[in-house]
Amino acid sequence: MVMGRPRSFDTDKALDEAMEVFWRHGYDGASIAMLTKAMGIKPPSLYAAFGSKEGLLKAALDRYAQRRSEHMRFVLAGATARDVAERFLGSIAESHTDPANPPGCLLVQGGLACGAGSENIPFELATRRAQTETELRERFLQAKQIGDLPAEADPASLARFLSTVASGMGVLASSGADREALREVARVSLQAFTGSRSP
Amino acid sequence: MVMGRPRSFDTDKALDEAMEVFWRHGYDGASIAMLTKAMGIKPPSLYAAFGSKEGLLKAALDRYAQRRSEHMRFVLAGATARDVAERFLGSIAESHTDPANPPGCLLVQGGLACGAGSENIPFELATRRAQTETELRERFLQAKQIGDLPAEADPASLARFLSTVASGMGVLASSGADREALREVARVSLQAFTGSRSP
DNA sequence: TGACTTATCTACCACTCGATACAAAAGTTG
DNA sequence: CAACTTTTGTATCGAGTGGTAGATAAGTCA
Repeated sequence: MVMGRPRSFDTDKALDEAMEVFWRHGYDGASIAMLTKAMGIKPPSLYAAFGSKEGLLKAALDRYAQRRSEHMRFVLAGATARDVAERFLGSIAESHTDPANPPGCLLVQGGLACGAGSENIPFELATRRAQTETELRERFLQAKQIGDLPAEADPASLARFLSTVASGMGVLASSGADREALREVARVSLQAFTGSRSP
Repeated sequence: MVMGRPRSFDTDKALDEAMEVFWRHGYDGASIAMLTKAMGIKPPSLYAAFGSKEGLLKAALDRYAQRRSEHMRFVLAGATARDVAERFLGSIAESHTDPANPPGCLLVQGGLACGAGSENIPFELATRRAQTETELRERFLQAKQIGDLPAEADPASLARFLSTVASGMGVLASSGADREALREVARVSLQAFTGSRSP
């Protein structure tokens, strides 16, 4: 079999650049011109590799999920439900204010509302946000069965609460809030788990 | 003085339609064609009345703030800090799932990230979101002085927490969550105030 | 080397974007 | 009525949109 001319750019490297553009400008706000410039390639190369603008976003989202899955492995390894919650919100506070990335969360910044022809983008992002909530819910369900969470606790509610706070922290970070501000939000949020007031 | 030809459309009515378009599609996703069609006017009328697309958004945001100010008056009139928090999150759960409007919050949906030429839109929305947080903070400061909140409580943190949860609820609602889901998030969030676990 | 396959580049497609020039229309004021 | 002022609709502006056709370059395999 013949191989043909090899690709002259690093797909993952290009995806990282595209991810940053989507992150900073949203799906609608990211033009092909911006993306190709950041990726260091021309439009035909982009379309040959990713099919369409939407295909490029999905590839970038896959890469984003891959990154975050490492964090989530650490989060879900917390000893108790309270530990898991603390690790989760802590990692969100860190990652959403990581100077190596645009502020906030790609799954929120990417586009909650889009224009004509991009109607399925918000759904795509929502589906991926829901993934994290599911992981937390299953972890809390397990904690409840073990007895780590009281019988009256609702794993689904707790997971949705944490996921919602994480989205809110994404919005907060996108407007320039610093890491300490997000940490404070995390601290207050954790009182829903501890049942004690802040010191 | 001469009056000239009178405007043939109702400005507030047109603003309500424009608000809905911005709400549903975001600033970048809302085209002039979509806006003028929804408003029932032609581009020259839009530009004569509002100056620019950004001017139209600001006018719509003013009208949005006007609507919400009534809710906030009720919220801030709560007897205790806990009452205020409960009223706040409750009103958010209602308004963000009001079938009369697009789901979520205009100040979040409107645009967290925008394209070239719209860089100041996210800042504009963030400024208006911060307004609500300030109102809550001042109300909690007052509660602390009265002794309604303990001396160790941090009004700024509590206000930021509630504001963040509200933004998160906006994201949640935008992805199709129903009113009951938002109410549950509110219920869990309130435990940060009560210091008791959920039943 | 030369056939074959794939990637890349230049140039461009039809279309939509936000915004406007211009003239006709509709009202007030003398 | 006529003079004046502002709004309205048509028609369009230049720039930018996502996406692609066709030629050329760069590699592998015989």
